[in-house]
Amino acid sequence: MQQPAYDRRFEDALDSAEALFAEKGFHAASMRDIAGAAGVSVAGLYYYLPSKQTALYIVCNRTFDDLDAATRESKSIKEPKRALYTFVRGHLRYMVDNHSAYRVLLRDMEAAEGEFREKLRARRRRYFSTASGLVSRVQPKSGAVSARIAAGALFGMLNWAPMWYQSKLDGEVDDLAGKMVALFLSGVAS
Amino acid sequence: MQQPAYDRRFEDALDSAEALFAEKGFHAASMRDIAGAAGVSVAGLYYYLPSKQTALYIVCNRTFDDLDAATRESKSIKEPKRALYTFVRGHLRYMVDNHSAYRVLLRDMEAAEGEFREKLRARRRRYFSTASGLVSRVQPKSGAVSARIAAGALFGMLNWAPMWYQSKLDGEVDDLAGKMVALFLSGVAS
DNA sequence: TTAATTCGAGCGAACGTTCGATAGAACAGG
DNA sequence: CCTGTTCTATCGAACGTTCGCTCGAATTAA
Repeated sequence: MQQPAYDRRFEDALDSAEALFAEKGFHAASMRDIAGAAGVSVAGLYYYLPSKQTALYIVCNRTFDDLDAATRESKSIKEPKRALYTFVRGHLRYMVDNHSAYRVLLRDMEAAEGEFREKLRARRRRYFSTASGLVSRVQPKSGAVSARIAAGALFGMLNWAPMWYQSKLDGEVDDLAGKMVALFLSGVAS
Repeated sequence: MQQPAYDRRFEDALDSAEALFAEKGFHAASMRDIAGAAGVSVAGLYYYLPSKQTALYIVCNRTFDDLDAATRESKSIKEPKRALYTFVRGHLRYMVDNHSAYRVLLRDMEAAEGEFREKLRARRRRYFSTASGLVSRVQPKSGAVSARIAAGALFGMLNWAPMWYQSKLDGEVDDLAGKMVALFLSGVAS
C-alpha cells in the first residue's frame, strides 16, 4: 500500500499549483514554476498531473468540495435568518482561511476549457442556487428588491471581502458574518 | 496636421487591446491577437503601442478617467443620500455600458508591473476613498457596522453586478442603483 | 526481476519584441 | 511643374526566450 506516499505528493503538487495560480494567475504561472515549488522536475510533475488544465480543474473542484463542506451546516437549520447567517459565516470563514484557493476560483476558473469549464460552471451555479434559496427565505414577499437582485447583492458583499478584510481592523470573521447579514437584512441606517 | 488620423488609429489599437484583455485575460491575449483585431501587422501595432505593459496601463488609466467622469456629478450634491445614489448610478451605468473596460480593471489590473502597477493602485485607492467618503456621510455615527465594512460591502455589491445583471431580468440600471442604495440603507426586510 | 517513480534533455509552437526595407505623403529648391 | 529628399506609416521576417508537454533512460522500492 504505497498510496499514502503517492497521495501526499499528489496533494503537494495541487497545493503548489493552487498557490502559484493564486499568486500569478493561471496563464502567467508556468508548469516549471509549479514543479519548482513542489520540489520535483517538470517531467516528475507530469507523473502526477497530466496537464495544466487538469491541474486547474482539480484545484477548483477541490475548492468547491471544501466550500460545500464549510457551508453544509446551514442546510439543516430551519429558522431562515439563522440558516442564512450560518451559510454566510461558513463562506466567509473559508474565504479568509483559504485565500489562495478562493482567489483561483474567482479569477482563474474561467481559464478552464471545454468540459472542465462547463463542469465548473455547473458547480458554481449549484452553489449560487443554494445561497439564493437561503436568501429568498428571509425575504418578505412584497419586497422592493427581487430575489435575484438581493442574492446578487449578498454574493457581491461576500466575494469582495477578500479584497479588504483584515482581522486586525475588521474583527473576527464570525462577527463580520453577523454584521453582513444584519446589513443585508436591515441596512446601515437601521 | 495628421494627428487626427494618428489618434484614431491609436484609439483603435487601445480598443482592440481592451476587448481582447477582457475576453481572454491579459496574459492569454497576445500582441498578435490585438494586431489582428486592430487590422494591422504586429510591427505596425508597435508603432502605436511601445509594449504590452504600456497598453494595459493606458487601457486601465483611460477606464479610471471615464469612471471619474461618470461619477463626477455626485461630488456637487450636498444631500448625502442623493449624493450616494448619484455615485452608485454613475458607477453602475459605466460598468454596464463598458463591460470590457471594467472587466480589465477588475481582473487584469494586477498584471501591471513596476511603476504601472503602483500608479494604477494609487488611482484605485483614490477612487475607493471617494466612495468611502460618500458612504460615511449617510451612516449614523452609532451604527453597528464600521464605515470600513460598510464601504467594502457596498463596493462588493456594485462590482459583482456585472456577473449577474441583465437589463431584461433586472430592470434599468438607474432602478438598480436605487434598489441597491435602498438595500444598503435599509436592507431587504425593510 | 518487476513495477513505481523520477529526471535531463529536448520537441514544436507561441510568446513579446525588433530590424531593415518599402511605399506614399510632404516639402524643398530650381 | 518637376525632382530629389525627408518623414510618416506600415510590414515581412526573424530574434531569443519561454511555453506546455513528452520521451527514453536511470533510479528506487518490492
